[in-house]
Amino acid sequence: MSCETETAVVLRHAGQKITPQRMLILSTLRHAGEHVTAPIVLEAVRRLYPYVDASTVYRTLGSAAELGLVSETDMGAGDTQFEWIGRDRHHHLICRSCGGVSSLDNSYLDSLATALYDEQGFQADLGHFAIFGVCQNCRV
Amino acid sequence: MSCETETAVVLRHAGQKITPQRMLILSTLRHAGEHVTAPIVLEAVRRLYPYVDASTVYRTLGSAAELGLVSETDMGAGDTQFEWIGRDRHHHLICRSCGGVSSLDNSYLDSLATALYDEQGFQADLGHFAIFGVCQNCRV
DNA sequence: CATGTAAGTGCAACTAATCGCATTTACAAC
DNA sequence: GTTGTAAATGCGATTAGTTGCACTTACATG
Ligand SMILES: [Zn+2]
Ligand SMILES: [Zn+2]
Ligand SMILES: [Zn+2]
Ligand SMILES: [Zn+2]
Repeated sequence: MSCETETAVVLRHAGQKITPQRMLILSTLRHAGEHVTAPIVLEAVRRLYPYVDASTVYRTLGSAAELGLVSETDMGAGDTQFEWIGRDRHHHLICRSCGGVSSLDNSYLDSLATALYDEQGFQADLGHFAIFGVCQNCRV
Repeated sequence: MSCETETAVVLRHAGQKITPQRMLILSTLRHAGEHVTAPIVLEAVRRLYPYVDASTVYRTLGSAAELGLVSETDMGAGDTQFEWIGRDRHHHLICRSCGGVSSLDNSYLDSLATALYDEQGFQADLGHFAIFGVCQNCRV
């Protein structure tokens, strides 16, 4: 199954319509590297299909984030960063001193998810956190 | 020590200047309830001191967030929410189904902070997370 | 208290993001 | 295939947030 078909299955299963704009926006994000901004997605999409509106991009990315296909994270720069997620979750450690960004496996948050479920009855969706702090090199 | 004096001490200790704008902005946030937006802070500040610029509010809130005095969080509404934090940390559980927001004690994140420090050498600043998911009532 | 200077502010221009509404379109049902 | 309808899109207007730069001000130093 191609990745477009796979995405379409997820969308249809969530009761969303399969539109050319939506497929193009999500495909663009899927094949981009990590962490792109909405304006960059818009620009790429418009190269193939010029009359897509910015609001469509924001709405599509927002609803895909609710489905867990995509993450939507403030990484400390001015803009919100979007990233294709699919099934593999990860997070980031961001150093306030040197600005370095490293990835963190989702397993670090497993025990938190378990505690929230057991003690609060809350089924958490620990999508894609940006954890700020000071990295090993920058500590004195 | 009044809360203004206390804030001033923190600012000075961080090498920041004590300006009337900064004190007014932070005092406004401190005495607001939970979670206010930047435009609301701006409006309140301007009632007392009309010529404060929006960019000053954003810059002040942003730098106070880096000092840990203030949190800056996307709670799922359109706008970023700011909140006075000081020393007591907390987080929020937000239900994607009913929209309910509840508070979460910082102790839930203690073990994560410890693991990040011990295993990655990363001194995390687990300020004020918005954790999305489905609350107990909304689960089937 | 006068002076130097680095940080902070306001302004203006700009980009990012949201929202209401009229029109279009995917797709389910017949 | 035709039709009905709810969802999605585009557009325009508006709000939210950022940035560069000239000017101002807090405050350290003598
Ligand atoms: Zn990522
Ligand atoms: Zn670092
Ligand atoms: Zn809070
Ligand atoms: Zn709920």
